[in-house]
Amino acid sequence: MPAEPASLATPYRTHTCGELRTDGAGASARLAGWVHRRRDYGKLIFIDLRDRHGITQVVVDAADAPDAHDVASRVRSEFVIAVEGVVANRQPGTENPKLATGAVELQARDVAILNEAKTPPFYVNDPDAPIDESLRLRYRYLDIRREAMQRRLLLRSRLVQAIREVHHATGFVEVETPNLIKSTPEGARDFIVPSRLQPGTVYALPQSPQQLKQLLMVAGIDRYFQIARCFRDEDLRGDRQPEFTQLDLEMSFVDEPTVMAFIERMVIEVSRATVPERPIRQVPFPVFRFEEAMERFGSDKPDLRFAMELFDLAPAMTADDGRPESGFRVFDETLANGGRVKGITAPGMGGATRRQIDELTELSRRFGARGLVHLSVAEGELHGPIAKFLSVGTRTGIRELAGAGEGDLVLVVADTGERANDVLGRLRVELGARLELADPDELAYCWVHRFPMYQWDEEHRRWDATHNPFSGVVPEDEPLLTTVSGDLDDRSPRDPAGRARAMQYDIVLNGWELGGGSVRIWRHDLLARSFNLQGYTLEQMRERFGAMLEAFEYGAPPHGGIALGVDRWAALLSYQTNIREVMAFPKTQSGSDLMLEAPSAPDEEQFAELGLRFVGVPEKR
RNA sequence: GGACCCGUGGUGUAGCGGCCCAACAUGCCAGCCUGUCACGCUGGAGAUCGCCGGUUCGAAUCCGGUCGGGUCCGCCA
Repeated sequence: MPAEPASLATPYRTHTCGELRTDGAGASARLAGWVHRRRDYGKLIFIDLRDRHGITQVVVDAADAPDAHDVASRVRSEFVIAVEGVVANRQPGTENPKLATGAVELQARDVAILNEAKTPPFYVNDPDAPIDESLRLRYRYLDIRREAMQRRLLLRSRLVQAIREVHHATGFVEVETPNLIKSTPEGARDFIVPSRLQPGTVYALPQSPQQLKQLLMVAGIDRYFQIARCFRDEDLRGDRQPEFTQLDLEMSFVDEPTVMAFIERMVIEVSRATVPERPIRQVPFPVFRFEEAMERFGSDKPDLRFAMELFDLAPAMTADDGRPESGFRVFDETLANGGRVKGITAPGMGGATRRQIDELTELSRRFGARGLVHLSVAEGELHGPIAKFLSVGTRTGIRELAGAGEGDLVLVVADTGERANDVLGRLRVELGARLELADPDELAYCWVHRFPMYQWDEEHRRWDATHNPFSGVVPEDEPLLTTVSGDLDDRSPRDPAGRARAMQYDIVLNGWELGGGSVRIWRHDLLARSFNLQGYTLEQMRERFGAMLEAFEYGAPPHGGIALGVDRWAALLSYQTNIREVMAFPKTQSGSDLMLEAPSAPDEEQFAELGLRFVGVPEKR
């Protein structure tokens, strides 16, 4: 990363507050910044002067500079002041090793108050003080003055800079795409912007530049990227905001391994440039098929910083003739009905209290399990409420399959395969956190790919794209893009299409989905077939993807790409799990901007001009 | 759409039927102090306990509603 510009001097300052060192001793200097703290000894006043570059101690001595001392005694926290003086080495024994500038101080000759400040509503100068988040959001400009926010926004700036550098160095073209576009079918609700020039019509804000970047591929921009703002009108979470930032990229003439290889190299370079001190757990990144990830980790975004894999207990419960014979009816019936009995081992949790077990059981219920069986290993035997029902063979088998040793706790879920994996996967995350199994510094990237192409939507009797409606199909599965009857409008859950796998890949970091992409359907005929399976009629296809379908008739190159969540990436690189911590001005869970007080009631004139009026709104604020 | 948690001087917390016209820390204001760096010492101001209603002889405290914030499920890539 290049160093900061050599000089940030301005008419108000010769140096920043993080710059002065002993080699400058004896020289005059002028600093400007905010009053971080003031220590008043009557005839002697210390002021810690702060800007985003650091803190420098200013000394104002009434004997040397009576006028400056007079001004300094009126100064308060967060006042903006300028100080002119002499850089001096501190007296031996009074250096402050906590400050980068701690060996020197500025002996003031002149102090000027540039602007006074009200007493702030919370501590700007205490990095550890807990503050209610709504207060921080309301006074975000003060919150951002605080060290932690400065650090995170700086990291984010470095991240975006590194992203741009890698792409520019690799032949990518940065292209901006419009924010006023047409609704695209990506599952989420659109934000709508009414048109004044064409009353009665609306634009949609992009959920992502998906279609536009594919059109850029048709346009011959063979490597495109953009740091793009995206909008989705869905309920918020710690990792979801209504507007967020994606690194969006697309490449032409590529197959799946080629795009993944580029992205992987880019991600590694960007990570190393942004947080060189954090180790990347494994390079090249591990690659899991979707099925495998679900089977082993119960998640399509596994946290690989710790193992604790799921295991299948059926082998310990099956007789030679294939019939289940664990001795515990719930297990046997589940297996007999085609379900799965799977488990996870929590190392060292064998001594868990009743209360802890109850909590885990309650969690499992919330995750959708009917129950949770727990077995602890003590003195070489399995213990637990249902241990007595289990046959000797099953008990031995469980211990082996679970890899459970003395003092471990084995948690078992019997359910459909899908649900058992899901519940255990969530338990794995929960246990990993409770047992602090993950190294917080480590960056564990991995790939998950080969997702099923479609999911059956019983209500609409159609095949929904699991990820992106433009994802391509794995070449050998191409013949599966059809229905039982061969008529694409006569769809059923038994269609071959249900078995088709997509050339879709997600990149995962520490248990979070960082991004997802695919090699696209670039052939016109396949695209039409896929849309058809997704239940779009010809008219709907023309209405919604007219430009794209048409463009694909003019020579679309094979292409693929990805979109990465920049907010999530910046958050994880900053040890945060809440993207609000890396956004300058985020919104609350109910979508409010507490600082600007948005959203707000519309201006009647604006509404009239657009031919709009609220109907059936409960009550205006 | 649903479940749960939180709301008390500027800030962070304590108090959870009467001991509370509310306690502690910090901040704020005033005074003193020439080597501090979370300076120290002395004194002072500052809260109708988010809001509305109910229960009760009595409510910060219990109940209902409402508003705001958060976590999670649904939703969302």
